[in-house]
Amino acid sequence: MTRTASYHHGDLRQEAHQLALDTIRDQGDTAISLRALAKQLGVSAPALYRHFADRESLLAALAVSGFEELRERLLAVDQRVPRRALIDIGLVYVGFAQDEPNLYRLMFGGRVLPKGVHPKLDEAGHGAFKVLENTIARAQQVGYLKPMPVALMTAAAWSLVHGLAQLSIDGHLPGAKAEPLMAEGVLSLLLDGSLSDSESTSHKEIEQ
Amino acid sequence: MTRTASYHHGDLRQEAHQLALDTIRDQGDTAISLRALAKQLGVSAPALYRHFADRESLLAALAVSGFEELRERLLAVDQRVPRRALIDIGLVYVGFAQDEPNLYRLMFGGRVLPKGVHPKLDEAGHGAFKVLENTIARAQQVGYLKPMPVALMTAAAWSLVHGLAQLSIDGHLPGAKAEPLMAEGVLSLLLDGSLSDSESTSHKEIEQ
DNA sequence: TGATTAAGTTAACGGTGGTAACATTGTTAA
DNA sequence: TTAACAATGTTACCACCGTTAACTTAATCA
Repeated sequence: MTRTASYHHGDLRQEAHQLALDTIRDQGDTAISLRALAKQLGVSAPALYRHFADRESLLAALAVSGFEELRERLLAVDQRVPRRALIDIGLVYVGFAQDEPNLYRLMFGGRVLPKGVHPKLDEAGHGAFKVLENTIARAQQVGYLKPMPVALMTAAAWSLVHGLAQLSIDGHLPGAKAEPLMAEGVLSLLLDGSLSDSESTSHKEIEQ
Repeated sequence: MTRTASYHHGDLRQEAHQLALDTIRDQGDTAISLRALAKQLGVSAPALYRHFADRESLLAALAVSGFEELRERLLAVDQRVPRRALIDIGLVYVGFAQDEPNLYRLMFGGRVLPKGVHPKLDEAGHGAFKVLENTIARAQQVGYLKPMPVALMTAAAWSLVHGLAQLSIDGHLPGAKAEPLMAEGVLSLLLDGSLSDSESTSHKEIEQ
């Protein structure tokens, strides 16, 4: 902490990480330049290369931070009542994206994560994903959800919240004001279905 | 077509657009540089600025092309049977993303479309969206879907297919081989719901 | 203490988006 | 027909970027 204004910086890696995180938060990833970061940190640009292989690795590290925070938020959801747990975890997910749109875009923009390039990133992403999956598995175990492959329901749930998140932060959902309500309604649809009563009465899976 | 090798190029705007489209298709938007494009077109870089205000405007024009093709594909879906129309339009949507992952990412990466910057882009996006909305409205009119705000169901459907598309092209859906089946199953869940029979028998919307 | 290593430095390369000032061509009106 | 004008090219340049190479300083450890 006590910057001695000497040759060695002391904690460059973490300070760069933090500054980059702040920058990305309110300006997006395109605004991040290693040279600019270095200047703000009072250090030469190549110094950063001692701590990050390249620009993309830095961005990947930031994305990891994002996934970690997302995971923590998801873990904080009350799991006692299956329906509320499922709805709430969706709302928390979308809420994270709305709170940190630029970070969220970095995490899922497909710009950093061709999967396999940065193992730590894959791991962090999987960690967040796992929380969602566990919630679903639990709901199914107590008989709240239909018997079906967990992977199927997880894919559906993740797709829905991810799509909702992305469309929301890009301003593509009309009711900007009523969005929390909208989100809850959308999530409910995945649980309750959207067919009219006359179509869904009893089990009419085979209709041909 | 007959390049006269003269000072004026003749059709630079369209040729640049096409070349950029091809480039983005198999290399992604980061691979697009105005200078490189100009070189390939046998023209100086600033010449392109006669036809595109800046790099972002070019990308926006490409995204417009993407939305137009997406719209055409969606329009080709058979609308006669509500359930199949709804499922198929979802499959076509996801199929487009899988066929053109880089173009899709450009269209929805949030990189070009802060909405309002490029009106033509907003318009093209809305055009594609409208097809989905119409399909849903029609299904509801014939009594296939629950009575509810069309905007709600549209948001749900769009979120679901968009999320599915994005997760699919980023390789986040496990069963890469069984993905068409997976997609159909996921889409069905939004229609039929995911609650177990004991939870969904009759109308138990109020459970407290 | 002296050698090794970690973590900085300056200098430089090639590439980028973008602007300014100028040149050429096609078009249009006197 | 030609003179003016607008459209569409050109070269020269700017500031910035990511990145590497070669060198310097400081900390660590045998």
